[in-house]
Amino acid sequence: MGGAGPNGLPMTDPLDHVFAALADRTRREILTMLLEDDMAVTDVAEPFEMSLAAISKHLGILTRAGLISQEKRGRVKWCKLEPDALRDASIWMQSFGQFEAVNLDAFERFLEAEIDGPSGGSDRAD
Amino acid sequence: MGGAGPNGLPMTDPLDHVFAALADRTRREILTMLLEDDMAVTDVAEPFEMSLAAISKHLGILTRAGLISQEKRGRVKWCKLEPDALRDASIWMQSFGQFEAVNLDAFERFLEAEIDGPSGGSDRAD
DNA sequence: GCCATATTCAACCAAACGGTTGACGATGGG
DNA sequence: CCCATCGTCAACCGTTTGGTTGAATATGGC
Repeated sequence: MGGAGPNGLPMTDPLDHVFAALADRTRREILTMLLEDDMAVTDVAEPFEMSLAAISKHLGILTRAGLISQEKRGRVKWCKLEPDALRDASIWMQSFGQFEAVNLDAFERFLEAEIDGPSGGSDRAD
Repeated sequence: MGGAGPNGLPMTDPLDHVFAALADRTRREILTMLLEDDMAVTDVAEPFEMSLAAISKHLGILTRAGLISQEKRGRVKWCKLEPDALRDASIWMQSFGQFEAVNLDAFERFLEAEIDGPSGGSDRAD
């Protein structure tokens, strides 16, 4: 698969794709939209002022990075957030993580409260 | 440079620079090296198989992203890791890692409290 | 003062990026 | 069957990226 560089390390790290995908505001906004719900390509494109083809390319980049998945049902292609790839990148970043400022314990407590809490949560429109 | 887009949002988010800087294996390796110790430019360049000028450019990109700082002492320029910029990106990513269909308003309140809170606000060294 | 060292600058290059447009293949509805 | 809709493909364009080289600019040692 991936060729190996002189160090024995792969020449293209999956992190390359993840971070490169995140380095664009449009794509980050798309991810934020998909956080709320799965969406069709056309609906993803709607709020943006660029062509459908451009959004299609962005979605391809996000897919290649593993940040989303796309499933075609009928003539509609549904886009779905895939948080696992982000988790890998997040883990990489935490190795730098002095993170004095952010209290990760508090963050985890917050997450648990949110997920267990308010409305039992997942009412996805499938 | 920082014009405003049609949404009133800035056209170039600081996160653009951070993620773009991280999207290159060489730069990630440089950050890893700096994790252990501050280093001079020449020493940073030594293990790589590219020119010193190329490394100098990479360091410029990392500096522009706020991921490192450079201080010239004598004729040597010392490079130092700046974890704060990474913290912001990490916080952004965490919103995707663990959330399913969670209350984003509460998440934003959490972030504001965390960022404004513990150390009297974000004092970025630009 | 002179020379070696440390780092950047400037010009150049190929490749990738982000966007456009227009044509094209699927698919589903009346 | 016909046609509108969904989405991608292909070609093109200007800009950015990641690298090279060679010259230039500090700075420090002797």
